[in-house]
Amino acid sequence: MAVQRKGRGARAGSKPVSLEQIEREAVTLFSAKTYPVVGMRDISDAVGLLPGSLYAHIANKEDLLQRIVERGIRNHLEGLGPISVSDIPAAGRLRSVMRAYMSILDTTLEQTRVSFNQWTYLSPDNRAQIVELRREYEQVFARIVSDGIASGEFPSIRHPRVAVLGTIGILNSTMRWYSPDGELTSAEIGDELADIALNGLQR
Amino acid sequence: MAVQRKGRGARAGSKPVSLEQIEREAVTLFSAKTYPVVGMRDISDAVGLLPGSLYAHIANKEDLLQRIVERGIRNHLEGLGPISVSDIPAAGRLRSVMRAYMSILDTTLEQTRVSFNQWTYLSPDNRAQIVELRREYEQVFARIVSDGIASGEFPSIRHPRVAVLGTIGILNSTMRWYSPDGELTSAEIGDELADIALNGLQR
DNA sequence: CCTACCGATCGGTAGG
DNA sequence: CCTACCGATCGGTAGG
Repeated sequence: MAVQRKGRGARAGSKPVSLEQIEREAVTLFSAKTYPVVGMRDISDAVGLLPGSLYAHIANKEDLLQRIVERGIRNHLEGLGPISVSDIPAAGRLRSVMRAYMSILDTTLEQTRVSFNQWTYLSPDNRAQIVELRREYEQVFARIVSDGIASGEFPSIRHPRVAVLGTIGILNSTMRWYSPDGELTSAEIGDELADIALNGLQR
Repeated sequence: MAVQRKGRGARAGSKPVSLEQIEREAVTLFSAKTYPVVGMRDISDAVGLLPGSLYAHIANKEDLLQRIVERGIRNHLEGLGPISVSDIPAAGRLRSVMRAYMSILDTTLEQTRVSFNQWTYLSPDNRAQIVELRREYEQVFARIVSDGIASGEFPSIRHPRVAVLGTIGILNSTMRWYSPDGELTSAEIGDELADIALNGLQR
């Protein structure tokens, strides 16, 4: 008896759990409830293990967050980085980067939410690595903006850093309300936001 | 002996603590560390009480968050609402609202951070009240955008809701990096962001 | 507003 | 990967 007790543990016959599975469930839970509110027992339940068994796969809870955040930022960095250094005019690069952002968001919504919002829960050592990645990420946009200023494409910018952070900010704000099965596609949203950023509401 | 023990409690001679003081310290702590990570002992330490004594002033931890979030949103609502229904053209109203937002942010930075980001920790009943306030807040921007579309001032908007959420998003993103004693004033940032939103980077 | 305390839950571990 | 368990900390309360 007590063969199954509430779905906890008791994984008779099922294949061994992989680290990737644990990370996937953790992403979902962190995204929905935030890192400090998610217990190791929530994760082990979702994966079908007993709490202590998680430690056969990971070092500790924070290690799990670190992996998730790092991969999440790298996804965006690898998607946007190449575009930002391409040969076309800055305005075109910005539009392309904004579209690409929305496309990546579409396929990695939960991980993006965790990666961009919850790195603050990391302890100093781990956080330092993430801060460096975030710097690189900001550079993607900073390069386009400064190129556009130099080429005369963006003549109205008085404070480049505000333009950079504003552009990143308007993109990041979408992860609060975007849904892959909402009324608008990520491409439509990306284009609309690019229009606003480049031409403004008054056109 | 044990007259003071680490500053906890032992408030010999000091005036009684007020609810407002508790809320102020809680805002600072929630803003810096997030609601679930802040313990009642952190708050009682900051205020100079013993943990249990807090319950002479508040019903429970969540009640404290609820008060803070509600007041924080109302601050913005009362500041922006009147502007949004004024008589001037939509473009001018948008600029004015964006400036006002930055000005309110300047004086209520920590509370804004808590109010706009941490209402998600409220239980369903409390959260429902906040969601209603957030709806009103979104309406402030939705009205300006739809007026501007109707008047022909904002001819390029294909998806009004994206324009509304994008505008709110670019403003809210500033609370992640704005500092009252940074290089740029809130007025400078507000103007720069209004220029981008209205005219775009390409002007 | 303090004293003294409580049940629940947390992340994590030893030993197999 | 489970069994069995641990110390620490959490929000909150009774009684004054």
